[in-house]
Amino acid sequence: LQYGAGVTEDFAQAVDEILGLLRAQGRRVTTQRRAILDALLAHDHPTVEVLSAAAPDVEGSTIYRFLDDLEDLGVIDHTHLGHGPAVYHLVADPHHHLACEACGAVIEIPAAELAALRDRVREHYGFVLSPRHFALPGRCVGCG
Amino acid sequence: LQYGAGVTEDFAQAVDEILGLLRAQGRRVTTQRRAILDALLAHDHPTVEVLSAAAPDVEGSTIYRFLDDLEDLGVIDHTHLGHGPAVYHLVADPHHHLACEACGAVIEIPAAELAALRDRVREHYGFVLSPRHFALPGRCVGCG
DNA sequence: CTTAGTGCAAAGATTTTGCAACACC
DNA sequence: GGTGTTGCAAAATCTTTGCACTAAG
Repeated sequence: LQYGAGVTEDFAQAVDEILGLLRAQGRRVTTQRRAILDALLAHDHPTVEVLSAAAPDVEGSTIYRFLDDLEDLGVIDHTHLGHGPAVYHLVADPHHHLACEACGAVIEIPAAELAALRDRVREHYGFVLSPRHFALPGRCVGCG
Repeated sequence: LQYGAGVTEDFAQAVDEILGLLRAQGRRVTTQRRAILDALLAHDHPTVEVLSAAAPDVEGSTIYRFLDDLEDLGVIDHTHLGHGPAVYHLVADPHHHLACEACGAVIEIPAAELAALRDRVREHYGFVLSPRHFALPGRCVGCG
């Protein structure tokens, strides 16, 4: 699976690919799930609130449940940027998040930036980092 | 301020030091605050729940409020280890946390381990990391 | 005796769950 | 039509807040 390669990628293809995954598992494709997927692919780091606004006819718990399903399928991940709600994004094109504690800005950095730390922590502590689950907090250039 | 230098440090001195800070600001020293401080210094990465159990006569919101005060004073920090409640610790002897997503184990690593990443992120993205606020999630050696 | 701090109760924010009704396959 | 899914309402979890009362200085 490779999504998000281009900036204005054709979402329809990615949606179909994910829907195909669902069908392959005997899961069902519903109006709500299409709407959630559309919203998910149309936004950058959507929260459930954003998805809910983008798919107003879908009840909140349905969104949470489907997002959980997508995580189980390995299609998406969620990340905690700060004290607020989690944000969701596609698993492909792995990256980390710098989250400004002052203005809320989110800066994406390539996964490679944490490679050295990951190797070191694995060697020294036997600990396998999966650091995408939490953002790295701090202050962006504008907030000093 | 330097606390936690030794493993079985005499807490009373640290408590008195912090109480002195409070008094110096015209703040008040109460039975509840003493109990919270004692609990805070006696535990490793206490949550509010742990502090509450250790200081059963202190109401929960009082604990939250006092912890906020201590953060404002720069005496403590809180860190989110995962999906659960925040944990609190003294600011001195800075360290980061590896939090096992499987078993909940918390491994402390020296702040120096993130120095290279911190420098790189500052240079390349103008972003000043304060990564103590969130733990680095992953899998500990036992949980593979 | 003045004002900071406390307890209580209630609300806020985010997420989860139970269950009857619904709709995809 | 059977079973996976949804909506609704309620609850769970963690934290914050309003307010009258208490107690530290």
